[in-house]
Amino acid sequence: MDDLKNRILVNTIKVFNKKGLKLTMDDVAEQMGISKKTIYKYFNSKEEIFDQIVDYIFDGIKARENEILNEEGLSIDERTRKLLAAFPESFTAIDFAKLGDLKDKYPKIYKKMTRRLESGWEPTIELLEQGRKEGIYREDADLTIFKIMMDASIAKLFEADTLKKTKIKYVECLNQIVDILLLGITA
Amino acid sequence: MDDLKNRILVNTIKVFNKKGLKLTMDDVAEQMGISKKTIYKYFNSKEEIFDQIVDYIFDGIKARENEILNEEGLSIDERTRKLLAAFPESFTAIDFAKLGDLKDKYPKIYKKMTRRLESGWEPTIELLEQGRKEGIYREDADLTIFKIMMDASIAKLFEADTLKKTKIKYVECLNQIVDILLLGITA
DNA sequence: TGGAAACTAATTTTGTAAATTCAGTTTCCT
DNA sequence: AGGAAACTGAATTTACAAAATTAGTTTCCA
Repeated sequence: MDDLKNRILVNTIKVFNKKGLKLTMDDVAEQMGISKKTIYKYFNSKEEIFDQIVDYIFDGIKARENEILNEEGLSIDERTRKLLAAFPESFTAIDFAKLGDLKDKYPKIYKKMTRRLESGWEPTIELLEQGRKEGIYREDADLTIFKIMMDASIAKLFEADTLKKTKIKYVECLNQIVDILLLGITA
Repeated sequence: MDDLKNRILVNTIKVFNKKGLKLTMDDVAEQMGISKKTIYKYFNSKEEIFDQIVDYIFDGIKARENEILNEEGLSIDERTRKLLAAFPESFTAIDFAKLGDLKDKYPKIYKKMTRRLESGWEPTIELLEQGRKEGIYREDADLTIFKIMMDASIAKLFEADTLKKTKIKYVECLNQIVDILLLGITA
């Protein structure tokens, strides 16, 4: 069964959220109640697992994006709103803040991640630009700035202590952020 | 002349922006063309200099804030806009990103800084709340979220590479950010 | 009074050898 | 086929002493 491969990915994410990058393959094996031997039947190395975790996560986001892009009967604004929320929602499953640690030990994987992080914005930017042409969004609001603000706000939201201070739930915060930003560029 | 004391503060900031926290007192003395002896006539320790730098910067911000608060003939929205921009403008003089390094070596000073960073928001929040009562700003936009977004966006803007990517000048970015955020909570 | 330079005690950095941990493999067993 | 456990070489962490740096003081001199 090849779904064991997926189970390994999912469980590695689980352990990663607890122990961060310093998780060991023994940790993962123990968590799953299988032996390392089995893990190494499906993966050639620890690095390969992390590499595929990145794909696993971003493929999921991509799929969700396409779902939204193909959903019928949505106004541009509704579609943009959903698209903007889709991405951070996917990151509730993995400890986003800890992912930055990849930079030192696995620079290749980190680079892949930032690349996908970047390209993930393309459909949204496209939609925003379409919205501008149709007069929904202001022409004089810079979309790069918009992107910086969205990125920064979400990253801040992921920081351990930020959410605790607000007493608001994560998804609620997310909606507020998207609200403010979209209204902020509305014509 | 007591303005030598101020010159020492200003020049220490200059050296700090170049060399970061690892600046030496010899660096500062050399930069000013005076001897360490003179520096230690005005300050008891290096730590005391950093301590007073924090006060120096934040007193400046406070003064600018009061200026804006006492300025006549401004609408609430204009006043808020100016107030929101005042703070980050003051930080063009010092390398804000490097200030975080204080945390490890001078936790007391770092704490003072975060405290003043926090209390610096009070007049703005007050103004925003007044704006809500007068129906200028939406009641359903959470001001904590607003603050998180402003903080995060500015911090991101200070990051070394962010500005380079945009090709827009710092002050221009700042205005865009304030624009989007304020319009985003406008009723 | 204040600069230049030397001085000291404390701190920080550097080098490195020993100890530990861990990725990946192998053996043995069911 | 796959679990339990032992194994190995490489990498990482720890410990600590030697070396270098630097805060703050002192001396001498203009």
